[in-house]
Amino acid sequence: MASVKNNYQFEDLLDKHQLKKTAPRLRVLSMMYSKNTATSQPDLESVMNDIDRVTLYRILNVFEEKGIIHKVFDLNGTANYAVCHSDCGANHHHDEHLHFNCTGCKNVYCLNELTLPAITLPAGFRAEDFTLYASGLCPRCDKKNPARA
Amino acid sequence: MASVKNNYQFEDLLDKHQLKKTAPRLRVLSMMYSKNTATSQPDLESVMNDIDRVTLYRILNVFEEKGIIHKVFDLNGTANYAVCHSDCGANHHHDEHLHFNCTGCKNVYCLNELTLPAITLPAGFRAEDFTLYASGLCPRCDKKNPARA
DNA sequence: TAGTAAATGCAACAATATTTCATTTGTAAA
DNA sequence: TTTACAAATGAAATATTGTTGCATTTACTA
Ligand SMILES: [Mn+2]
Ligand SMILES: [Mn+2]
Ligand SMILES: [Zn+2]
Ligand SMILES: [Zn+2]
Repeated sequence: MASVKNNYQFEDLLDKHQLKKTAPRLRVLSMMYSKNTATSQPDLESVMNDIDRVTLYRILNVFEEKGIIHKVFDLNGTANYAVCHSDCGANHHHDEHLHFNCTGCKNVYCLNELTLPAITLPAGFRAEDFTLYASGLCPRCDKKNPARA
Repeated sequence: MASVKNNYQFEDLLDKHQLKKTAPRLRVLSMMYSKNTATSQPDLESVMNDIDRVTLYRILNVFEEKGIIHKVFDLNGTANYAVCHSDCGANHHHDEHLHFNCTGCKNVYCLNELTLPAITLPAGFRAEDFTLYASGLCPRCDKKNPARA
């Protein structure tokens, strides 16, 4: 999980990226940094229902451009957003980690600690980025699963 | 690529899955089996523009349920559909291959020949399925790329 | 404390996907 | 071959997700 931050640190973060410190932006940062999973666009929209939908989209887009968060689609094609862990910057994302999609709680986990093994592509293909997806049960849901081995 | 098939083989395929042999279904099969890349929902819709949109969605859904095709989301979150290569059946997909998203031609390639290396998940996570995504340039687009190393 | 660029809010629109129901069609049985 | 029925399609309405244009407000600078 991204380390929990306080409001002053969020303001510094916005400063660092030359973004104005506004209430909607601080609330989005606060919500996303307080979780250890990605947040879906529908969830964001319902929690932030007093912020205009368009504003929310613009905040998410600018945060993604700046390298503060990254977007990941879950198994249903729904957009999810998560805090960037490492050295992501404007136009320089390095989010080559595993995204675990729990079929129980539907949460998307960014497993940053897991390094991807080297992949050899068929001749001719030149890859720039990799992302590994897995689906199954997260620790919490696996414990609750009655039919487990 | 899935082996090219003729119309009689498509009819047999529908028979095998207890699906009625209708013109829209045969056209979708014919289109998808003739390509070595996935087909996006917008592409399908524009090519099959005389088939009702809802019918198209229903055909794609039932083909996916039967294990004839699988759905994959590209970098933009757009749904793409590709023929299943191996032993997929109703409720039993085994499409654990690499999906290569070309940033040039935007095509999605199913690289079935590439076997995924074993992945060890953090303790507690129980994975059922894996999918690896890569983005970059496909052989065709890489050849056309002037700025290549 | 102004002045200004940035950010927000709102309305309209576009694209994707689902639900409901009437009509048509493929298939199996008579 | 004809009939009967379930399956499949078509059409309209609705829902969800995302974008564009423009007026208004706000945060920061000077
Ligand atoms: Mn992630
Ligand atoms: Mn595939
Ligand atoms: Zn879970
Ligand atoms: Zn290409």
